[in-house]
Amino acid sequence: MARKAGSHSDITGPRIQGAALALFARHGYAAVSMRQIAAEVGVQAGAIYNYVPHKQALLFELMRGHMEALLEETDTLNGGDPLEALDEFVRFHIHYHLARVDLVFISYMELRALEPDNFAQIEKLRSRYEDKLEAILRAGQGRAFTLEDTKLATLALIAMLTGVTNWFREGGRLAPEEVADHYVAMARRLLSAAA
Amino acid sequence: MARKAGSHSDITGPRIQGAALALFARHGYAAVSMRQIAAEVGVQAGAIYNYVPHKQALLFELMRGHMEALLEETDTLNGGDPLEALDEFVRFHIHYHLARVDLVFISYMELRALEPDNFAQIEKLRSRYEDKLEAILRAGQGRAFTLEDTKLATLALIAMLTGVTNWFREGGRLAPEEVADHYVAMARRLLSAAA
DNA sequence: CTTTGATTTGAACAATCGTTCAGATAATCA
DNA sequence: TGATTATCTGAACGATTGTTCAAATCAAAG
Repeated sequence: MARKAGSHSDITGPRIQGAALALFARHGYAAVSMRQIAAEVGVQAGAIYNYVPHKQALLFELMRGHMEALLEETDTLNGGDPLEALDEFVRFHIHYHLARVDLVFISYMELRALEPDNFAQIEKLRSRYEDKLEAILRAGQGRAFTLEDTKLATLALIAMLTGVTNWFREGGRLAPEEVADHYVAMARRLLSAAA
Repeated sequence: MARKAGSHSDITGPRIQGAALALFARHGYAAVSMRQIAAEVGVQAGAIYNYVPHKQALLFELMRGHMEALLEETDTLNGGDPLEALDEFVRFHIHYHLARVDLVFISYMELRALEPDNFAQIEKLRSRYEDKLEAILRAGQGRAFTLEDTKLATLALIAMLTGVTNWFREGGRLAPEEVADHYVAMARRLLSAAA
C-alpha cells in the first residue's frame, strides 16, 4: 500500500496542523509524538515530513501564525480617544482569545519548547502586541486614566485579560459577550477611568 | 563502585527534589529525563528510585507540597475588615509567589502532566486557595467593594496577581516591596475600594 | 572490629522517540 | 491511454526513555 485514495495536500496539510494544535494543547509539545499526530490524521508518521521539516517547525508555525494574525487584526482597530481605544482593545482581546483558546494556550505554555532563534522571533511579536496596549494607556495617562506605573498596569491588564482563557467554558454561566462586558468594566476601574 | 563516600539520604533526597524543580521549570516535565535530574545531583538514574517510586511522584510531590504550604501560610493571615484583608492578601500573594517562582510556574504549567487522580487533588487545593480570596470579596461586596460579579473579580484578580511571576526579575527596576505596593493599589481600584 | 543496614552503581529491559527513504499507489496532465 | 508527479506506506536507523535489580561499597551500631 502507498498513496491513499482521495489524498491531497490541501486537505492533509491543514489536518496535520489541526491535530498538532489540539494534541499540543492537551498534552504539551514534548509529550506528543509524531506518531500520535499522524494517527489523529489517519496517516503514518513519515507522511508528516511531506509537510514539515521537523517537529519543532510544527510548533513554531502554529505560534508564528497565531501571533501574526493577532497583530494584523489589531491593526484594524480604530482607536479614537484613549477611553474608547481601551474599551475596544479589551473587547477585541477577550473575543479573539476566547475563539482561539488552544492557540493562546500553546503560544504561552510552549515558549520553553522553542529553540532560541524561534523563541526570539515569537517574543518579538508578543512584545509588539503588548506595546499596542501600552501605547493606549500612555496616551491617556494623567487624563482619561490615573496610573502610577504604565508598564506595570499594562502587564497586569494583559495577565488579567488572558487569564480568561483558563477558566472559560463554552456553554458556561456567561457568554463571551457578557464576559467581555465585565472585563471592560474591570479594566476601566483598574485604570481609574472616567465612566 | 557502589555506595559513594559521604552519601546520605538527608542530603541526596532534597537535592533530587531541587534538581527536579529547577529542570521541570526550565524545560518542562515531559522534556526532562530521570538521567538529567540524576546528573544534576551527581548520581546515577537508578539512585533516584530510592527516594521516589516514579517520575510522576516527583512532580506531584513538588506541587502538593507547594499548595499545602501556601494554604497553611494563608491560614495565618489576620483578616480584619474586608479592605484590610484584601491588602493583606495581595501583599502576601505577591511576596510568597515572587519568592517561589519555579514552584508557582510548574504548579500552573504542568497540570497537564498530572495523572487524573493527582490532578484532582491539586485542583482541590487550588480552589481552596481561590475560595479564600473570594470570601474576602464577598464579605465586602456592596460595602467596602463595588463589584457586579464576585466570582469573575476573584479570577481576574488572581490572574493579575500571579502574572507577576512571568515578568519579574531579581534586580530589575522594581523591588518586590514596590511591586506589592503597586498591586495593592491596582487591586483596590479594580474593586472600586474606598481609599 | 564485626555486623547490619543504607546507599549507589552499572548494566540491562522493552518501549518509544524523531527522522529517513526506497518503493508503491493514486491523481493529474498530455 | 500513457507518462508524470504528488502522496503515502512500511520498515528501518540509532538514540533515548522510565524502570528494575544484583552486586558493591560505605556509614552506623554493637
